[in-house]
Amino acid sequence: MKTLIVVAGPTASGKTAFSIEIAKALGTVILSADSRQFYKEMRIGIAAPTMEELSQAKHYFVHHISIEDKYDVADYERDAMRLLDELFKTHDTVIMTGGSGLFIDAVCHGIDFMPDVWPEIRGKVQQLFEEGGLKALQDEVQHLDPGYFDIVDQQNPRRLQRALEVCYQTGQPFSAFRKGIAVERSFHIKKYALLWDRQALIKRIDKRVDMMIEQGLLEEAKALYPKRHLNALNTVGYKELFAYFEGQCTLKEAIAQIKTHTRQYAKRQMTWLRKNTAYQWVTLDEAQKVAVTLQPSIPQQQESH
RNA sequence: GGUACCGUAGCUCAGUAGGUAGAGCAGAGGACUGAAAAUCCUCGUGUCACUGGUUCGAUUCCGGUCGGUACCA
Repeated sequence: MKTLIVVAGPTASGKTAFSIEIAKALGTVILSADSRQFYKEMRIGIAAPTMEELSQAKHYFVHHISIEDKYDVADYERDAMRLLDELFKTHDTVIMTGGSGLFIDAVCHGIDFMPDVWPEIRGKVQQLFEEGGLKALQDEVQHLDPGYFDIVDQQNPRRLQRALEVCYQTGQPFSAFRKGIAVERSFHIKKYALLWDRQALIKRIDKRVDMMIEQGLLEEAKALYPKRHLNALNTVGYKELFAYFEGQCTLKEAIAQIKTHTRQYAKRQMTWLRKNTAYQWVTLDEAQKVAVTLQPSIPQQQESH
């Protein structure tokens, strides 16, 4: 049976380098599951694999779309599953690595089908929020999908907006589409998460941010500044520099903010990974040892979902 | 040297017409099925600089000390 090896972990934990190492050892390829490395216009600020790293192992889903494109988890799941079907014809093992937990989960156990939402409908929901605030969204969801209203995070406009978009688009309650049933994949999945001591990870993050600045993050961000309203650019490392360009803070403050926000992002990633008990947490040293023993026929680990 | 203002949570500050205090940020924990590096939730006892005095009671009023800032010399 085929195996997908997932290498997850917080930002700056060394996923890229480690993945390349095992990809080389197993003679296989890497699927990126990083919602920002998808974009071809972004490099330095998202710590995308370098040219040299890309040349050491074949990577998929790195710089494959534009920040102008609409691309969501469902698109990613579809593309990744299609690709895995192909890859498993010639490979026993494939590696998936990245920090976007939702995207990894979509590939590992699927995501419910829901119809696409037209831009006009999204605009209409956005308008409702802008004019009526959170209250308007809450009232509308309570009215159109009371069952979902009971379980959503009612303070989170994003969740409410999403539900309304689907309601308006389909004329059915959002919850009618939320089956929440994990699909069985036809391949084994082995999940690893890179474990770091908090202080050590913070040091790595700070160092990496300083390096990004040295490598020209300012120039990259400056070039992207005109497109700052695109969602892809609502990203740590860019939004703080945009604020600096607009005179809202000094460069020094912007850099400090990038470090802080990156730490907070790492924390959120760990929260996400921790609740999924299928992950085996390993330090980089332990990961090296595990890599040596990896065989394509490792039995599947129990999923917690 | 003189005058004025300030000294309150890790940081920036608010406040108490005298009954021991609260926001933002940071930090910690968490949520999250199509914006996910996004979005959202929960968590605040700190010699209220120090020291005398007035008072039943002072972080709050008065004096002094120390530290900081500004202006005048």
